[in-house]
Formats: sequence, structure tokens, C-alpha cells
Amino acid sequence: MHQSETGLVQRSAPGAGAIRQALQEQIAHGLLPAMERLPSERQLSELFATTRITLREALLQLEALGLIYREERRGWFVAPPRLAYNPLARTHFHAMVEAQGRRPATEVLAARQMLASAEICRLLELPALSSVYQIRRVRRVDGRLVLYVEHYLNAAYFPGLLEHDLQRSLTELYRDRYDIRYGEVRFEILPTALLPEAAQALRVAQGSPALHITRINHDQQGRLIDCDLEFWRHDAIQVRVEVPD
Amino acid sequence: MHQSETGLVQRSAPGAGAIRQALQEQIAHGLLPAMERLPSERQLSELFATTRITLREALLQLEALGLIYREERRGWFVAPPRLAYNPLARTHFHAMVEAQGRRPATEVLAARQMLASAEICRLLELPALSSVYQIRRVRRVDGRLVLYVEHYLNAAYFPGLLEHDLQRSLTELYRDRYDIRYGEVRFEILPTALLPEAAQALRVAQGSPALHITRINHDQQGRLIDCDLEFWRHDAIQVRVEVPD
DNA sequence: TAGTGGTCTAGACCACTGA
DNA sequence: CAGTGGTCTAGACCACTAA
Repeated sequence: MHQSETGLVQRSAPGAGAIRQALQEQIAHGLLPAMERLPSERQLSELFATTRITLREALLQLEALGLIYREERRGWFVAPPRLAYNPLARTHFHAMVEAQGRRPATEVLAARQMLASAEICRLLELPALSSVYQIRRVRRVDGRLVLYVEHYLNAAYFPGLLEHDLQRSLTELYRDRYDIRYGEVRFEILPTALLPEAAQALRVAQGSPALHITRINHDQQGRLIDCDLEFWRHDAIQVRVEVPD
Repeated sequence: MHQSETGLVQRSAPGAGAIRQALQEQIAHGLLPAMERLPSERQLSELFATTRITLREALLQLEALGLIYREERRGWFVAPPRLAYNPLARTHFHAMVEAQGRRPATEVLAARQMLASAEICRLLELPALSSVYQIRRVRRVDGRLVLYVEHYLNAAYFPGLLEHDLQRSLTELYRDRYDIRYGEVRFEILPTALLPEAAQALRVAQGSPALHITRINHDQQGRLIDCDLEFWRHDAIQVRVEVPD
């Protein structure tokens, strides 16, 4: 459909698809390095001779592919390589991230004892009016916010939990202070969008695509000890599971 | 910010978020049954007293949440419940779907013998210039297209494969004709967008969010026999993995 | 053929970020 | 305070679907 009627007629409307491909190619060839900010939407729309809405459509497609991401009201950035994540592995976040040559960080948003919600009672198989510890954290890789987690711990197994340093790995804390190790693990993966609280914590637009992973952990004695509700930026990970026969 | 200056001033612009919530509530309460078509975008935008672009933004948010989906140029539909899927399970698609009270269907798009691409050589650990069988299929649940798969089989292990009925389960075919059963399984999950071929096969807009699952299967003797490249509609499944310690 | 979703134009105002 | 992304208005044309 090359309707090049005359040499003068310029392909006036590249369209969102073509813009996406152009940017995609630049990224693939490393002309735009990881975590580098793209030019502003207005500059790009001028560059591609189109409107901001069309240009934005192209950016949203790249976001869906996981090639770029945004920080709310700060701009668009080139996405770094995905983290390989095995939810079955017993290793903790910092070890996993460092093993891949990346820089991990954890921030505790809040920690408290509370009544288990209906959802948490179901996951931890607790009776009504049970008490749990809730820990809300965000985690970074190379400085970038990638994960919002809510941990819920069966309070019966972790007396005095809140007095410990919660910034460190819970896996280590369990082992050192409570002599508890992970046994059977179960998890669920749900592709969805970020809920308001998670979106705010990760400072991304509400409704951004995300991967919701629910982990349910037993200890070495088979007791159901805790569960994690994880919300990952969808472009930040690559789940990899290996299980021998 | 309720600037209700006079009683006459009507809240003119509900905004995409409010529209999303309104529709979300209707869906949650079952007023809009699963797989039912929503009114047209123009009707909805009139109903909510806004533009089509804003209304579309709300629909895209609901799509990201997995609550509604579209069929290209046919309209928006309420998403049915997700299918629980365990990639580690040895059971085949039809059995899995029926076990959840749903109606499965499979269509073979194409089947051929071909040279393995670099990517396939890597996955199947094959030397250069190896021959593989490629089978491309789409699968439905309750009539809805949900999965596009490309199977790649090490041709050395499956002589005369193309002469068999490929519409049935490969698991069964392996067992009945080649005395091959699944052993160790490895898989990867990548949240991304649909590639052009997958989008076309599933008849959805290119760039729709999707879950890309790569399965690598060994047989009972530990031989690497085949791999599947699966592209799921992101709202169609819920991956669930259980592994004893 | 009427109506649909897919795409695009050409602007606008706002809240917020970063210098 | 200038510039940014986030959001919105009010249209338009096209390819395609379904009757």
C-alpha cells in the first residue's frame, strides 16, 4: 500500500504502531540505555509529527510490552532487564537480587498487629477473630521501585515480632529468632492491575498492569505460618520455576 | 473539592476513574453477567456524559483488571471467571478445563516440519540445523479464544507425527503412539503484550496485555522432548502451583 | 448498509516535579 | 516558576462486523 503518488507527498501520519516500532528498534539496539529518561511527550509528538494522544498510545504499547515504564508525573524510562524470580526458592529477596548482579533495597512502610481479614483467615486457615502481624514493605532493584508486599504472619507463632528489625530478611529472622524454616510453598499468579494502595506505594499510575503473586508458606513441621501478597511491576520480573520429577 | 456552588451545578465530569468504579460495581454485583456484551462505546459515553476517549480510558482500566475483554471490532464483554492453571500438572488441557466445569475446544492452525530457529535450538538444546515439528493451535474455554500455542517437538523422537490427529491431546498421543510420558517440567512466565501473530490468532487488538508461558518438557527418561510457547489472554487464567517440600 | 470499534486531530486545563 | 505528565473536550474518518 505504498501510495507514494509523488516524491513530495510525505508519509504524514506514521500512526501509533509505526512510532512504537521506531522506538522499539532504538531501544533494542541500545541507543536508549536502561533507566534513561525518554524526551518529553510533547517533544516526541513533535518529533513524530503527531498528537500527544497518538504518541501516548505508542508509549502505552511499549509499556505493555515491558520495554518502558513510567514514574508518576516524572516521565518515561527505558526498562532494565527483568529479574528472574522463582517463588518456590527458599532464598530471600536480597540474596536473589544480588545473585543476579543487581542492587536490592527494602523499605518498611508499616508493621502492626491486627485482626485478620476474611481473606487472610481463608489463606492462613485461621478461625474468626484471629490475630496476625501485618508488615507492608516496598522493595527496589537498582533503586527502582518494583514490588509492594503485604506479609501476614500467624501471630501465635511469632511472639514479640514487632520488636525486631523488620528491614532485614524475614527468612533470616524466622530462622534466627524462632527456629522456623520454610517447608512446603504454594503460590498463585494473577495478571491484573495495581490496586490504589499498591499503585501509590510504587508511585505509578493507578491501573498500571501488574503481577499479583500470593505465596502461602508452611514451615519445616508443615504448619501454615505466613502468606505474602505481592504486587510486582509487570515489567520487572520473569517467573521461572524448575521442579524435578 | 466539592465545589457545589449552587444546587444547579451538576458534577459535569465524572472522570475515567469514577466511570470505572461504576461499571466495576455493576459487574461485581452480577448485574452484567459473564460474557455479555456491554452497550456500545458511544452509548456508554452518552450515558456517563463524557467523550468516547474518556469512556474508553475507563474500559481500558477494566480490561487491565481483567474484568472485561474485547473481541476486535465486535465490542466489549464481561470476563468470565479465570481458569486455574497449574503448568506443572501432567494433565492435558481438555481434562483440566472440564474438571473446572468449563467447555474446552482446540483448533489446529498449522502443523509442519521445519528447521529449528535459534530460539528453539536454545530451548530444546539442539545443534544447528536441527529439524523440529511445529504445531500452532488456538484453544477456547466456553467458546472464547483464550490461548495461542506453538508447540515445538524434537523431530528425532516423533517419527511420522504429522500423520496423526493433532486436534486431540498431545499428552495422549505421546503416550499411545510413542510410549513417551512427561517427566521433569520447567516453565517461565513473562507478563507482556501479544505479538502480532498471537493477537491475530486470538482476534484481539495487538498490544493487549498477555501472559507468555514457556514450558520445557522432559520425558520419563529425562530426555528433552518438546517445548510450548503459550500466549494466554491475561484475564483468562490464574496460575496456581503447589509443590510439597 | 447502518453501526461498531480503532484511530486520529488539535487543542485545553490541572496538579505536580524539579530547578 | 517553567515544564511535565495526567486528564479531558469535541469532534473526525476508516475498516470492519452483523443484519
